[in-house]
Amino acid sequence: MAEARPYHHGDLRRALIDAARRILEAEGPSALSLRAVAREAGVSPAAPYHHFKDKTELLEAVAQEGWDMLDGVIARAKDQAANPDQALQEIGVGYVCFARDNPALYRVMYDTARDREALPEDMAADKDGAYCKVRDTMVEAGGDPNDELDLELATIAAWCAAHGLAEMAAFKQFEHLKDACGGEEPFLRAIFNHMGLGPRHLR
Amino acid sequence: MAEARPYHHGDLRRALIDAARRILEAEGPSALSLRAVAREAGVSPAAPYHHFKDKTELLEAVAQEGWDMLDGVIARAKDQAANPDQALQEIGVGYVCFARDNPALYRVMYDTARDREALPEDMAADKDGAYCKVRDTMVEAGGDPNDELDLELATIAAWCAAHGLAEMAAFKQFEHLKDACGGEEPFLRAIFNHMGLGPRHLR
DNA sequence: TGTACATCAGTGAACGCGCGTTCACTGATGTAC
DNA sequence: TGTACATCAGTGAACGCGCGTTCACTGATGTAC
Repeated sequence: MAEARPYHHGDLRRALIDAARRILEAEGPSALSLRAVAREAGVSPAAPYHHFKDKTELLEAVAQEGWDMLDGVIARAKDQAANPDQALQEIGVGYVCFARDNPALYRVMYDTARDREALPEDMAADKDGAYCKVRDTMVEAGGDPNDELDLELATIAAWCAAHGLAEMAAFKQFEHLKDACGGEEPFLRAIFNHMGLGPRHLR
Repeated sequence: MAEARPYHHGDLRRALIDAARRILEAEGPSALSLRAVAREAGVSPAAPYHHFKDKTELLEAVAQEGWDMLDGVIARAKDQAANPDQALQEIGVGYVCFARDNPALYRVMYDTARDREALPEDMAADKDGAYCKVRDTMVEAGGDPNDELDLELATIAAWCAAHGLAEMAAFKQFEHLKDACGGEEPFLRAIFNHMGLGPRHLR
């Protein structure tokens, strides 16, 4: 499990992030204290301070890992889609499923982002990042590559749509609708269709 | 300020909820402890227990007040719109502006909902509530009143869209886009247009 | 190869803090006669 | 109208708790000679 760094103990930094994720998914964000992470990793409460300046820095590392995972999910969704319109919907479904499968991590990702009032490291600048993948897909689906403003707006609209759905999908209220649609994924697709994301999309 | 109940002291229940809202908007959700609320209201830490079973019950009362305010915002937005398509967009803009103006309250509303895994008291059942207002507007805008499933999905899609945008609009990253659109409201309208909510909407 | 030393990851005890909640109480209000 | 009593909203001290962080320390690793 540990990587290359056999310093003193194994790779405690890695172990701490893993421990944080375990706590997060088992007990939720409110249980994520520095002390709990140290306990879960089997070290003293002071040990984490050799790897992270403070609690915030640990949380940010955890969140960053979440964003990296989400990048991967979106890249795979895009690659597997048959055409650009479908890709937009597949990305959306992948996004929501990521949030469903990692609800506490997803929450920490946006919580730390909100504390900084900015999404991680200028998403638009990371050419391989999820944001750019969505924007590229918008162009492929017929968006005007020269109308940069419109392109940004369309990308943000899609992102907001997926985020809103990701947060809502957790509510029990919608269970009967999921059943009526024939499962969760068909439900998600139906909602995305209503938002103009899917086969025969474009504005 | 106090209402009819001149019991022992004034209307402490009311005063506690007001105090909670003041703390919320001044210092954010993380500062909202029972003790802080009592302090802000000028009573001892034990006093709130005569009006709320525990901290959760106070939070739920605060959240409920938020939902009531949001109901009002949406009702007004709908009433003032010239036609149903425009109403959908006005409701969306009103929703996002409510979240922008009451960010911490908005957060508490969804946090307490998430803890129960359900939005407040079956929104769909409250005929005067915001959810039904949106669904009615969907019908007025040309939705098929007999296709109940589709109607629910369209309403949820709109709700998710607004929620997603409400959460995103807080990020600094989008400031330059707001400027490019000529202000925050035009920016919101542009996004809603991309989501199919606005003049010439319908599915 | 062996010894002296610097480095630094991890320890464990302690700090001060604010929290939610409980408890026996006090004292003003409202009610019965 | 006056007195005795029940009610109950508010007090203030105390409980036990887990938190983030600091501190002087220890002891294994890696490096210089």
